[in-house]
Amino acid sequence: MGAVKTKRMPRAVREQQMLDAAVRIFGQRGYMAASMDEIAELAGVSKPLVYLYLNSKEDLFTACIRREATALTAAVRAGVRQELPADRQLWEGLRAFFAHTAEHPDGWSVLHLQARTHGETFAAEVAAMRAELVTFVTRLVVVAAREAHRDPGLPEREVAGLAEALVGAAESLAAWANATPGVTARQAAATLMNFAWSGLGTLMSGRVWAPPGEET
Amino acid sequence: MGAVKTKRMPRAVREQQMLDAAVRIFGQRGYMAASMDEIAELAGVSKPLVYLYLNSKEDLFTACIRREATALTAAVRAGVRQELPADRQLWEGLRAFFAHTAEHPDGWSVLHLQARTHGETFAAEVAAMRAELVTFVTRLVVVAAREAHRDPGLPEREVAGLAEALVGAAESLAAWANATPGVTARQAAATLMNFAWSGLGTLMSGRVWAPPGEET
Amino acid sequence: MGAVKTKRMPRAVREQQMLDAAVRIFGQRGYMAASMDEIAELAGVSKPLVYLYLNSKEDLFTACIRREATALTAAVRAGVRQELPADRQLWEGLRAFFAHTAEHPDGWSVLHLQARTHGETFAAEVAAMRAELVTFVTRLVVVAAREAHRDPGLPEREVAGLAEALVGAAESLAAWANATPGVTARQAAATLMNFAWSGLGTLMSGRVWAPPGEET
Amino acid sequence: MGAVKTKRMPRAVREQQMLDAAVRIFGQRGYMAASMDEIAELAGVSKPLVYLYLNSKEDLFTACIRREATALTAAVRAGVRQELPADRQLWEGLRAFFAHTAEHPDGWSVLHLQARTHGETFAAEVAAMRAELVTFVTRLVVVAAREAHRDPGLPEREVAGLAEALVGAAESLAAWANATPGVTARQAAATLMNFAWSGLGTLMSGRVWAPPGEET
DNA sequence: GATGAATGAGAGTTCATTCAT
DNA sequence: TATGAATGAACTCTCATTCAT
Repeated sequence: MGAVKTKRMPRAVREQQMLDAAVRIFGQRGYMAASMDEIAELAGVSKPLVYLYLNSKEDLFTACIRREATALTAAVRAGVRQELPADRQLWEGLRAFFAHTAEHPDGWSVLHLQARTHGETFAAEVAAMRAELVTFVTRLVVVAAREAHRDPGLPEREVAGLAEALVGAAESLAAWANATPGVTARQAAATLMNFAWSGLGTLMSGRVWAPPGEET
Repeated sequence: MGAVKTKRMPRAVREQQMLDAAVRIFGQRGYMAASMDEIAELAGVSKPLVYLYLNSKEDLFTACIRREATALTAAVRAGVRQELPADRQLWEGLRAFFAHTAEHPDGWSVLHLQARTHGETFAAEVAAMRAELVTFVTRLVVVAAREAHRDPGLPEREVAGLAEALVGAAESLAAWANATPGVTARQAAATLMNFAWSGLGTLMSGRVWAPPGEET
Repeated sequence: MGAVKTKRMPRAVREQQMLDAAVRIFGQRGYMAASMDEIAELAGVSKPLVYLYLNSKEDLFTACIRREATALTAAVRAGVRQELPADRQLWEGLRAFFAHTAEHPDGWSVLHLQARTHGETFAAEVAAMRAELVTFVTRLVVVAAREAHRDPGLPEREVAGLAEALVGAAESLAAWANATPGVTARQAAATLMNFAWSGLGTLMSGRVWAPPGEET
Repeated sequence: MGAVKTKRMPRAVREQQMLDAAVRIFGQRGYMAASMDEIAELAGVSKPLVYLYLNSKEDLFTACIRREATALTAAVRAGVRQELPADRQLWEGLRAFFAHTAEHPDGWSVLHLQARTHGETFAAEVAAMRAELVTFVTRLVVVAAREAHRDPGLPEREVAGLAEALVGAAESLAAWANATPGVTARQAAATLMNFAWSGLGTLMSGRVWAPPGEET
């Protein structure tokens, strides 16, 4: 286990090795339970070198979050072809999302589980990525309405809420798919697409479920 | 800060105080970062007493999970009136769920975030609760289908996936509602209900969104 | 396990129950590893009562040592009939000694092993018992010589040394016999008697092994 | 008190310092009463370093046992010249044994007292050493018998019992010699040799002391 | 005569972090 | 560029001991 011990590598390479190791350990053990010893060993370097390059456990974790968040948003962006209709774009985005999280389960664990359980600082790092995904979905909903030559029929804030819900559902499903043997990324994407698009479609067609008026 | 230091309480009372403190600390710091010292102090007792009554950090955490899980499922069940139609039951269940988690944020943090990031044992405890909630939702779907004289036609795993999605969406919306001025938890619940019910309704009516056949 | 929980016993009886429990626990676990909790539980009383009657762990251990030491010397004394010849007296003494240590292995463990590994105070308690046994053996050797109408032919100090050796050998053998399955007390006594008496006999007949004169 | 605090020593050296300190503390206080803090301080290092090098208290104790056992058997073996007759070899072995244990009282305490009072694991470590010494003595007896053109005729278990007796006698004598003014360790050794050799000699000549047949 | 409730003090162990080279 | 040597601080857990009834 662990990288082969090769000496005198350029800094950039070494740093990536360390981040690889760190993401794996952090993703599997969590921030607190992860030990710098284990990370250094898995990276095939000595502990002082990790500190030399990445300063502290906190900085190392932050670097992991940033790298994984960037990679994830890039993957989603790369998976979408903007010339297609909105539902296809959403489908492709979801597929790219689930494919990436399935291929990088530790990275996703870092982003979705570990970073949210240890203080505001780390959570804020993830929030930026989240915001980007929400914006992407929101745009799609608006585009879909325009394609149907119709106003979405929903106030702007409701659209934002729906986008939040969708992203949250996707995040949860990704973790579930990774943890449940036999569930492929594609199946998870289909389940969500089905649910989300049907729900959105119904909503946009004007059939809104009305909450009862009583108060409690 | 902390409970008032009252001496010589009967065991049952002290245990609840300890669990209160533990849920708070575990919910905010996470399992690993929480220290028994801090929990004991917040509970207003000495550390040995915590160990005398609750055995170990692990057992204490398990006790927290169990108590909070029981409380949550009880709240949801209590919020639902079975004589109502299925959509109203789901609405009430969601409202009870949102209300309870909003009033017990630390408990919810324990169940949803902390217990899932530290070992199979804890995750299994939560899984039991989740299974109960999923059963509740599933029953509603079946009832709804019966009311519409139709078979729901959803395989078991699909239901589990939808439950994951729903919980993820709910969380997401709750956080968003808290963070966005002018959006109440009730409105967030309505948005989710809208989304979920429309989605489920469409699925049950057989109108399934078809993923394109191409491979990438 | 443990005594049946009977309430309101006279003090003397309760004390013996506590000592019984303490000897067992101390003998098996050692002084440090024994816990007052375990002792109290085995005695069938609450911990405060142990403290009320026996003051402290140290005092409790001392009481154990005293009781067991007294019982052992009494047993040896009771086993010997002074009207018999010296070799028979030694044999009977050894048999009584090995029989008692075999029947009270925990008591013997307390005296021979545990009391010697924790500070001068406890060791001193055992020393008194030891002195008594040494005196007994010494007297026998002198008597044996007188019976043979001969001066032992050994200086007084040599006799004292031999007695020390014999007692040490007996102590060691007793522990060994208790720890070795299949070795009876009688066999151990015979082995030692054989060895000791033959050795002593040879010595008294004047055939002394001469240490070489060289110095190193 | 304690070793002079020298920094940055090679690992092997530090390990020996730690073992030195550990043998001293374990020998004087016993396994349970010894604290890792005290050992570390006496060794002139911090506690974590002790754990880094020796893993745990248990491993540290085992390492002590092994080192001291090896040293003792080596000392005995080194003290014996095989070309001499058996009685001289035994004498030399005893002297080496006495000399070594007198010079390393803490080591001897670890081997003889402390290791036997705490669990099977430690006792087994000592048993190996003891077996080696017993083998040595046994060989001498066999050699002596061959020199006398006779079969020793002692069953294996009898030999083990005699070895126990011998060690117990030796200890006893050593302690007595230390406590009695005017008695040197060498004289004590001679007394023991006398006792042991005469006893063995008599036994081998077939003159066995017969225990009386009565039962009690 | 007897105990449920409670704790100060200290144990073994681990970890993020740094120094000296 | 890279590391073997080293530690302060904190953690979980246990224990002998006492108080209030």
